[in-house]
Amino acid sequence: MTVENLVVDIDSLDGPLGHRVYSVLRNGILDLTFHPGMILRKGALCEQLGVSRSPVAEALGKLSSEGLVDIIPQSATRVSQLSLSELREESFLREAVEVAAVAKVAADRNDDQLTRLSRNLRLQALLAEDRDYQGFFEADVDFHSLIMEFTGYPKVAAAAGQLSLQLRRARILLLPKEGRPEETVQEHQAILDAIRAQDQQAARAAMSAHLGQLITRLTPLEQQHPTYFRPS
Amino acid sequence: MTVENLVVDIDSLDGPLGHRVYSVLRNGILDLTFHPGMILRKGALCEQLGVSRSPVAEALGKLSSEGLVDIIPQSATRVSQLSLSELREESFLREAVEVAAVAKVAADRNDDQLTRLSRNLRLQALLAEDRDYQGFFEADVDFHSLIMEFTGYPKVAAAAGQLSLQLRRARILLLPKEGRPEETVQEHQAILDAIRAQDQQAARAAMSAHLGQLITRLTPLEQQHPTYFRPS
DNA sequence: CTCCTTCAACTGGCATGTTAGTTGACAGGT
DNA sequence: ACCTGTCAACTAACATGCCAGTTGAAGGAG
Repeated sequence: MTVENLVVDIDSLDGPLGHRVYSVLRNGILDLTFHPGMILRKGALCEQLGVSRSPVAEALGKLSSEGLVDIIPQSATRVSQLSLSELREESFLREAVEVAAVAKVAADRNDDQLTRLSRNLRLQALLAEDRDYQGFFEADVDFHSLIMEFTGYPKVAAAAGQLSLQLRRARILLLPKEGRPEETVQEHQAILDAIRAQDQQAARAAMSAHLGQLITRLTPLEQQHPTYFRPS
Repeated sequence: MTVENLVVDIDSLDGPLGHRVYSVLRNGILDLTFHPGMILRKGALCEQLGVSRSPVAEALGKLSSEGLVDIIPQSATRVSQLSLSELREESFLREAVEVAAVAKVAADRNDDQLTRLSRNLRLQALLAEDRDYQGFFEADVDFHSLIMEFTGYPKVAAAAGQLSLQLRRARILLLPKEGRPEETVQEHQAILDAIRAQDQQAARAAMSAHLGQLITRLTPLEQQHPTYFRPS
């Protein structure tokens, strides 16, 4: 395992050094370049990133408070492992926030918002047809972000993302065999229809049903990637 | 302004020094000992707490990522100010989570949980009668914490607290003139009744109505404490 | 009197030396 | 062969020195 590729990134960003290190590590953890359970050696990170221990320590501290790394006092720092119970909690929280968001958007939506959602949905259909799973994944994320953005509460999307960091890592694991983009598009379509009809109840129900799919598909992962999960 | 009183606290806690400093500062900010907008001088904090700059910097970094302090690079660190728009966002998020929680609890509740909620509610009635606003405030917080605890998701209560840190500070401002504990008790009673009846819709509605009260009572604060609010 | 320039003092950010605690392996005894 | 006590190497945590950017006040020009 090497992180030589990250050395390039480090000075292509701006802002305080500590924050750049934080971003690099965070991205690496979220896209599983640093896999769950991996031990992070401060000394090695300093050397490979070409910075001193202060910004690295600061970055690891923030990641720890986000739950992305576990710091064992005086001993070691490791990328936090996944756990089904934690994924279920995050799923619950994410559903709570997104259901509330879609209800508000259904009540307040304007034509421009409908247009942007509709455009994103057509893009999803195209990507699904082309079997471009990576692109589809991003369009999917965008769809949900758009809805939260349309609440008029700028921090809501960020908060929802913060609440479901583990979920985001777990989703990467089932990316290759996505396999059900068509169903996803239909579920998204149902959500958009409810928003267009300004039917709050239907919007809640559609979003809830859609998000409920994820946790069932996540359950088998614990067997498929046992080393990525916290021993229970 | 002095923080001499905190010097006693610092070694009465345990764990890493950085985390102790973090706790002390966090508590001070949340109970408005450090009022919104106040400038925090790293050097002064180090001297008064009797520690070096490393743990203080670490603590301020975490507080910054929580939004409790604003760090102006190369210049100053200040306790973050309140803003009505931010309070509205947090109110929205808090309502989303607590409404989802109460619906789940209404579905799953057992007798022991009903007993504990009922006991807390009787305590609230007593404290309201005695005009013990401080005690009532704590019982109120406990009531909501109990519901979130009963979801079976241990992190939900913590997440909800994390999402509404500004809200928590703002509530302190209207503590002295609480004035409506009786209405609050009745709203709590309605929530408990819905939980007992396992009526999810009623539970959602009761919780939503209850939490909706807060933001209207918060609105006048911007005039009453202009220095605590971000200039808009 | 007002505005601009300059400079000194202060701040946060970073690097690095030092300390204390944990861990795992090795050696010695059972 | 196995258990146990000891020790060496490693880690995170802390202290401190240094630097660069910001700010605000003082002084000079208009």
